[in-house]
Amino acid sequence: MSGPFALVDCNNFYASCERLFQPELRDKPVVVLSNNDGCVIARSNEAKALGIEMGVPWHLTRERFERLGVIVRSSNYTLYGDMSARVMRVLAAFSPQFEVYSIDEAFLGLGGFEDRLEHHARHLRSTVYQWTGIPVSVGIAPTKVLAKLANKAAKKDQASGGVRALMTVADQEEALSRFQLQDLWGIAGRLSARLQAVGINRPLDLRDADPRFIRERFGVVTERMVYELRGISCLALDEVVPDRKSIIASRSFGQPVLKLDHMREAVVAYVSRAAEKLRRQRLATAHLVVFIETNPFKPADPQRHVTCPAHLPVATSDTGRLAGAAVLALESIWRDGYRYKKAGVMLLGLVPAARVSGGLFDRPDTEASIARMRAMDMLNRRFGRDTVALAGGGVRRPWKLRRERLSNRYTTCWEELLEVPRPGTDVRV
DNA sequence: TCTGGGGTCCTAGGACCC
DNA sequence: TCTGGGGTCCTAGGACCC
Repeated sequence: MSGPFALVDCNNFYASCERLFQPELRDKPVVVLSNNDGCVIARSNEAKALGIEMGVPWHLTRERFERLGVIVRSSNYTLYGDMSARVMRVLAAFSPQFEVYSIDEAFLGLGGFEDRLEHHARHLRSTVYQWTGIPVSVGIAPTKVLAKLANKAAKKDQASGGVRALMTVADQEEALSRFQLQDLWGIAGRLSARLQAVGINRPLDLRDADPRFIRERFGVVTERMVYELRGISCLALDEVVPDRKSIIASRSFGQPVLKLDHMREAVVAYVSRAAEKLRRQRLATAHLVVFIETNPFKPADPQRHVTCPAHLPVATSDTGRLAGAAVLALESIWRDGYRYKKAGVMLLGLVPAARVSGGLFDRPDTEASIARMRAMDMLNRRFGRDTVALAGGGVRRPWKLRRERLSNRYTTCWEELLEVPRPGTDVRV
């Protein structure tokens, strides 16, 4: 984990992609909306200058946007994925140490370029723009956390020309003093509130805090932040792309879903999308979770938020088999009388498909896990879903569940199930 | 009626990221 | 009427086994 590192970040990535093929959008305020045109997920500089916030719901701001002459686009993820791949190919040529961090960001290891860091970065920047049309900013520093901050500084400061290096302690302190805690990579609202409660109000306070104290109170992740801010690298470049651990397909509905039939169709569609991703990555699974949710923005409506796991006897990437299991799971948790606003399917326990086709389980715990799930299914069938079998094969009664789960989002679900027990339910196992 | 300690697995939830 | 979708890591705690 030797620095220095560069963080290359595409400017306003989705908005920049939209502009590429519609030059008339140049120099205009442009925003890109999420699925269902729900809320703003990207803004051009001109749109930012108009004070348009990230994440604002479009239906609340539509009139204002029209008044301001803001150009609005629905999102086109295929285009963004394609442009991302092009940018990454160019970046990879600028360093042998290279990590794709997100759709629009990459870390580069710049060991060996110490004598010409900024020059190299400016060359990179102009090359990416020339070959792809996407403007990028580059932050350079001895650690990843500082490189992220350097990147922010490059974007904020017009005079930087899109490149900022924080290689000296003096430069680091100058930059750190200009930002807030929440501007640091890995620190958001909750953590910064807790840090401020113990007197750590600014990035420099965190850098100078006692690492042991931080570890005790805030965990190992925040402790690493302290070292990273001091220029001691704790976060290595992840050059090997690790295997996926889960795959999600989910959507919010434009209109609430009231009927099981409609929900079934939606769930099958999600499984189909998720299974496609699964096959593309040559993976398979025997374990999935279905979830359905009501609209949390309408607290006056009855709320329900339920998940249900489903297990197959062998890992597969076959849409039909996965969909069959998912639909059974859905039916077991379905209740009429709610306005469901969101649903989805999560595939877990992913294993390499090749080994599955040979009839082998990749994970030694898979068989035991399936045996437990079978027992749980049996219990659920016999006693209704009020009885829940947990890891290790134990069985708990719902009153216990209820007592333990006050204060989290599943409370409602379980309490409702308790209030309206199914006929024949017997929880005295 | 009282009643151990250590290890492991699993689930759920919190917090964060883009 | 209308508020994204897709991920990761860490931790706490229950339950099992020996």
